[in-house]
Amino acid sequence: MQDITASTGRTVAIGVLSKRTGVKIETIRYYERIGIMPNPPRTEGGQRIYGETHMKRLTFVRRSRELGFSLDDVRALLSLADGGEFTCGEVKEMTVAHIGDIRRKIADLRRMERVLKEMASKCDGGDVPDCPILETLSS
Amino acid sequence: MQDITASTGRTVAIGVLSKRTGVKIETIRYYERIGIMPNPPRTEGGQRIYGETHMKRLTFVRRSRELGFSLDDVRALLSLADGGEFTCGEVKEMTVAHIGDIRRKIADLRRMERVLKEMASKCDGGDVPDCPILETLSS
DNA sequence: GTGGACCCTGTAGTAACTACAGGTTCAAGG
DNA sequence: CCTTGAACCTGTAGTTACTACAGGGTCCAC
Repeated sequence: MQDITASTGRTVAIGVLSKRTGVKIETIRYYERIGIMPNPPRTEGGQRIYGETHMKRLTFVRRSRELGFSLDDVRALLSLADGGEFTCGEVKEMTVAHIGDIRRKIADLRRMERVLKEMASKCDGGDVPDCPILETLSS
Repeated sequence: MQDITASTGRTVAIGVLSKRTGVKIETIRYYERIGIMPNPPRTEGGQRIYGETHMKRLTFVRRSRELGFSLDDVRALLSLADGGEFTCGEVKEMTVAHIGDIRRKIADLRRMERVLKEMASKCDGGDVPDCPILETLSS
């Protein structure tokens, strides 16, 4: 109950939405431009007004992005969630494919790390003009 | 003679350089534009001519990129190597910093993988309209 | 001398934001 | 009611490291 404004505020401006979700203002507007967030209603003066549904959707987007889904993936996940007609299987398929991507990335990075570590270990870091790291990179 | 130039020739056209180094033609021209590769001499007709030094430099760039160095890093490494005045310590410092970056990336990806795996395991992938993955993403 | 492989420049597109510039609106204090 | 300053607006351009054309020109083997 400490966040009365957070749980009961009916409508908020973009700055508040930004702070609550941890998504920057520019990014929110960007999401709107590319169709990931809907066009919100506006005040008479033209400023955006957000409600609970916007909060939920933006949180979904942020969580998905944090887990490494691309915006195209997020779009797909959202339309599955929106549709009501989605099958759990499709969602799982995307997730499993994404896990595969991530594992490939990890494998790539570990390969890099291994080579770099080896290179660095050959180099004592002295003031000499003959560097085993540069030599390795040249070969 | 053309085939000989392909394997041991003194000067080559961009296509040959590309094939020997595994760097695409467009990328080579891009490297030139941003100053990572020098402006090569040209034929009368204006086509680029490359020699051994270009080959070496481009190989260096490719190896560095494969190890995940940014182009800015590559630029720095090249200028250290070019200078002759470099110290081994500077090179090692960059390498160690880069290893740190890579480890952070691996840690991030592993965190993602763990959460995704957990999400996926809660989902039997059936045809039901109630997906634990989407639920997790919303929270 | 010609055909086709190769090369040229310049521009625009990609992902996912981020950073302004230059202007408008809102709400609170006086 | 009026002012002020924070917050908001649109639109554009920059970031990384390429990649993909379009619409031409060059090279050289036959």
